[in-house]
Amino acid sequence: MKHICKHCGIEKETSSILSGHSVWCLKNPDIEEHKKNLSLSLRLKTKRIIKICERCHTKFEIYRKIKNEREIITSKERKCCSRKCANTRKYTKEKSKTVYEKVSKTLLTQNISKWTFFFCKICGKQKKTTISKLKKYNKKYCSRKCSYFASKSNRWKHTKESKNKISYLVKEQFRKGRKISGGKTKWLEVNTNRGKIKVQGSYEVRTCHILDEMEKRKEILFWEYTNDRIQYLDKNSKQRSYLFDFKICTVKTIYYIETKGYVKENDLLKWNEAQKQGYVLKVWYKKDLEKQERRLNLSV
DNA sequence: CGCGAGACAAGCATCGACAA
DNA sequence: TTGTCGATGCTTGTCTCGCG
Repeated sequence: MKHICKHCGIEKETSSILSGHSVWCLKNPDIEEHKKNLSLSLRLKTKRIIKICERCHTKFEIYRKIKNEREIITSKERKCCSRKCANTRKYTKEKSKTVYEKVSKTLLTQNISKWTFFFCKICGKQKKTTISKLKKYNKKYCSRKCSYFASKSNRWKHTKESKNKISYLVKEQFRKGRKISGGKTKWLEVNTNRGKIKVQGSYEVRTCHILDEMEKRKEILFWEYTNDRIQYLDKNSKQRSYLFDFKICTVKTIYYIETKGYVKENDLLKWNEAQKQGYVLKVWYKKDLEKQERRLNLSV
């Protein structure tokens, strides 16, 4: 006996296979109704469970199957509320490394065309990269250094705005107490009453010795290589910082000493501004240093 | 001039997100 | 697990500043 489907006409081996087919036959006019009834009956055999997402800790629901009045918990049951959470990986450095190594190894052994090579246009060195990165960056150079050499002729320059920005920031740093470094004059280390300090040039070293001796003789209370500073306008009316050299405290007063080999136009502007602001400033030239050294019997 | 430090440009590694 | 893309931040190296 032949077992032929009444909806599509296809022949099946047995009557049970035919009955199974005809229920799900795409040409069966009752298939949608059947699907509806089936899902309803399946829902009756599941239990609504509220779970907490492993990643974001928010609540989400699943339907767990019931068999013989027991809940079936499979290893594939959802742990996360969404695909987004499920794909959020928080790898440690070690884990990232092992994943990366594994992927690289697989790709290389499978010879997948993701990887490619290009030659640096400057040093000619061959470098491995991915096709996507080659497309994305239009890679021509193997390193930042080679890229720089390539762009040397067309090198980037600071704009007027960026220059002003740097100028403003550097001035602010000096105004707020940034220390001086570098300079034409050599930095020298000198032993003083309060330990080793660094000063600029031999004039300042000599001033340290003089002030130490004055302190020993109690002519002054103490002195320091100061970080005190004032703001002044230079010859172009630009605001600048002026940093004093030495600060001296006596019983009666506080004053500053500036050592100078020669005077420049801006120096006069600084000193005038210091006096205007009420600071007592003494300038020691070479002859003043020699005079103090003779007076205090200091050998140079 | 020499220094320290921020601005800036561009390459690159890494990671999240997504899909299969 | 494998593959890809885009965003982001780090790195590298130079430019530029103001100070004495």
